[in-house]
Amino acid sequence: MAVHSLAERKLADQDERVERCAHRLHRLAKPSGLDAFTTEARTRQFPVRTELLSRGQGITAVTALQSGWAGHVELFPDGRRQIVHLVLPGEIIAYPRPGRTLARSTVIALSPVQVSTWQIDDQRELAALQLAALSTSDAVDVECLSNQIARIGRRSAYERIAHLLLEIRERLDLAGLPTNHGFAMPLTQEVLADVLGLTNVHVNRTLQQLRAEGQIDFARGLVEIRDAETLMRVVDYRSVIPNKTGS
Amino acid sequence: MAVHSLAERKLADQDERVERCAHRLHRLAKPSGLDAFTTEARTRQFPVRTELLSRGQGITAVTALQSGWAGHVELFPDGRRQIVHLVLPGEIIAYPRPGRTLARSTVIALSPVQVSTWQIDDQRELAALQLAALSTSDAVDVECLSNQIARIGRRSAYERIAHLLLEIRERLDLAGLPTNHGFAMPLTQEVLADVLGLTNVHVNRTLQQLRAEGQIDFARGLVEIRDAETLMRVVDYRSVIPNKTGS
DNA sequence: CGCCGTTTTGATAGTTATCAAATATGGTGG
DNA sequence: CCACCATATTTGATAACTATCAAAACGGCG
Repeated sequence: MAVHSLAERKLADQDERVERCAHRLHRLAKPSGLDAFTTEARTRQFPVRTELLSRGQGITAVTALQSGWAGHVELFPDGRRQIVHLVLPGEIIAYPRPGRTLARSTVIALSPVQVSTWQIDDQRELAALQLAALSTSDAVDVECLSNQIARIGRRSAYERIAHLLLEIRERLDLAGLPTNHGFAMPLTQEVLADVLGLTNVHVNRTLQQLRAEGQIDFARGLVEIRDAETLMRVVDYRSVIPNKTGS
Repeated sequence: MAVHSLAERKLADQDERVERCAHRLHRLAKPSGLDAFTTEARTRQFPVRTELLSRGQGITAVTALQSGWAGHVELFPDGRRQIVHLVLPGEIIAYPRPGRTLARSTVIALSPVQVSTWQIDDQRELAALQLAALSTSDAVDVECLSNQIARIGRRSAYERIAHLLLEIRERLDLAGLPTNHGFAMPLTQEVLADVLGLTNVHVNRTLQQLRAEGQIDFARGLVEIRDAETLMRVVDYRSVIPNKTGS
């Protein structure tokens, strides 16, 4: 129970911080001289498993994740599913692009979430915003997708998990959330499995191995990577941040 | 030998067609009112295995693949490699983006290639171009990456191969190359394996199975999908073309 | 004809999935 | 505060899939 409330506090802490630095969108917009961008945001809450965006649905607003975790998911007719891309607090879920206003994938809440939307009607403003904040978001996304492919395609279960945790850590960092003393990860092992292309059983066993080896500390939604530098070397992790080739 | 020259002819045919419809860049630019875009292209040839772009290298020009196949590749210290993204004739290899001028990944020629570059110095022209042609290219890329993740993450070797072939077929189609009676695919089974996250041996065996079942006809660099519609249903294939939710 | 890279085959090992059940956990209402 | 529920984690036994290693067959090319 003590441990549990720690995770809770950690999560709340994260939320607060994302809140505090206004929003990632603003953080990114500012250095690009987009201070003028002040459209009012609308923020709503959704419980876990809510479909935040449906494939084929029209996208009319810039949509970002204030708190909680979400994921772009691919569903197979036979029940298999692959979480193609995780969306972390402070990251963009989707935004309208010229010529592609329909959502290409379904996004679901992997934990209770808070979603903000900005209705931007002025096309010029949207274009400016895209060039500034959103294109960076795109870049990180593409980087994450590439990472994900190399991870699933050529890494062992052990490496996949370690590598993913390192990436999550870096992305939370990027959003301004502190990760030095562990971070909250509100994903079940089953969800983790759907991200990594493994089964929940195998994720469980591999996680145990990582724990046994002292690489990570993972329980009750709290993750701590013992020696990130070393682990990064072990699984050949490269930064996902644009214009950083990653050592 | 007769069969061989057929593949050769097929490839040549493809090249000619890409050439003929000017270039994909122009094809995409035109409907967007970018006819004015007439910067001179510089085209060069490279043998197979050439590194067309190196991670960390500066990107100064819009670079596209005129003919031949290339791939974004991720190399592991221990020799493993993953081809993250295939680049087909008529597709964009890379282009300079505001704030991200360094190549995030290495691109190599998977067959002899012809590469065109457009040096675009006017920032405004580049921005317009991006909004028009390049953003579509980006959209398809992201779609392909997502496809690739679901493919590698949750599909069997059999499904992966079939699914990839269907995607390649669609992308060649998109570039204006005819695929009704098969298409040339200048990839060795080993390269295919590095795309699909499998071993060359397993690719070989699975390919044999697909042939035995009459699903595909694959030999000497020529691929023919017998009944694409059916196969698409079997492996749950969805279009990678923007604003087409794919049934 | 002989060389070299690619495809194919065989035998075997290793990793990951599957299925089923037991245990633990957090939340809830009495 | 406890019993109970639903969900999540863990364990065990076994099967399936894919990798590994080595060698043979094939095909194009000089």
